[in-house]
Amino acid sequence: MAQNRTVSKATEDFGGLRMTKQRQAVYDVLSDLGPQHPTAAEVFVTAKERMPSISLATVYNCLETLTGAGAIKQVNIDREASRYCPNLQPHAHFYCTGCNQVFDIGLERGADAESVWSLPAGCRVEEMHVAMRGICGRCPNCSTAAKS
Amino acid sequence: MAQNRTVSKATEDFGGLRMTKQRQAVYDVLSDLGPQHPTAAEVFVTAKERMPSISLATVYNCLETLTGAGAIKQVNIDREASRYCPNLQPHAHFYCTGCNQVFDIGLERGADAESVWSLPAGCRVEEMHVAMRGICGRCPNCSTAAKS
DNA sequence: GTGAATGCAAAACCTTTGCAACTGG
DNA sequence: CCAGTTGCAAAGGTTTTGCATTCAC
Repeated sequence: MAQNRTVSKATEDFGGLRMTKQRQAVYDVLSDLGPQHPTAAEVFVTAKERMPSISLATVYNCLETLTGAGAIKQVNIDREASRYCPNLQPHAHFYCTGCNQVFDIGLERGADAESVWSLPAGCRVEEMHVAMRGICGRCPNCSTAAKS
Repeated sequence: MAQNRTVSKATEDFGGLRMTKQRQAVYDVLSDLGPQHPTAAEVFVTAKERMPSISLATVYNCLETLTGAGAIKQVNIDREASRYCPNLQPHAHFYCTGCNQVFDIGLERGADAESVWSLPAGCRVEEMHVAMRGICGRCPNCSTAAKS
């Protein structure tokens, strides 16, 4: 995503948001690190390599603005530092306690995440966050743990 | 567990946990305030009314211990202060942005929250957290907002 | 040109920790 | 009795804020 740049990904338009160099840089970093679900601090490190003058406060600022504009998503797992994610499809997050990685989990074909919940009439859901913890079973660490 | 107790709720047994007055008090407060999903600070206020010597650190301590013992659940919504919940049934949380209240949402009869997600083979889910934001439509505030 | 965004440092917020005193089993 | 728990205050990590400077439109 954003990787297969047939054209350039530079200067995207996020609904009339003033596109500063910093916002663009933060968005680009997040596109590049996407699957890693970086924290603000991690985005800051990579952004600073590309734009040494950028500050941590600005990274927080940009991440908040981009989240508000719907360009990225904020991922909160327990009380750990927020992570950020450029994947806009509806998806859940799986946090592996074996390897400390976060994976995106898609919906089953045709499934609807809301419909399993018994929502009272009149109640309108605007946002839904689904997070799971467990063992991913992919890495050596985890494939051992998964056997038990 | 500990829920279907026809008799008094006093002095419950949480799997060999040393039951101090403070732990009991914190658990009792949470049972009483249950549906309000209080924060640690809110539990502290009520606990202090009943036991003036209790400290905030102890409330945090007890909440963590009780969570670890599976007697209560921690509820994290965005980056706000953690809330706590004595409902041990599988359920989601609905945070109403109109009235700032948190509601428990049960599963539809026979439904399974995990099965809508396309989990990779070998991956084992140990915990799942589902949170929604929106308008509950119950309070005056919200019933107006819900019409729009 | 001008309102909005940046960078810096300091503050805010929630939560955890160190340690001496205490207590439940 | 004594490991585990408490209460207090101080520290911790993450995020936000105030303000002068700079920038995108």
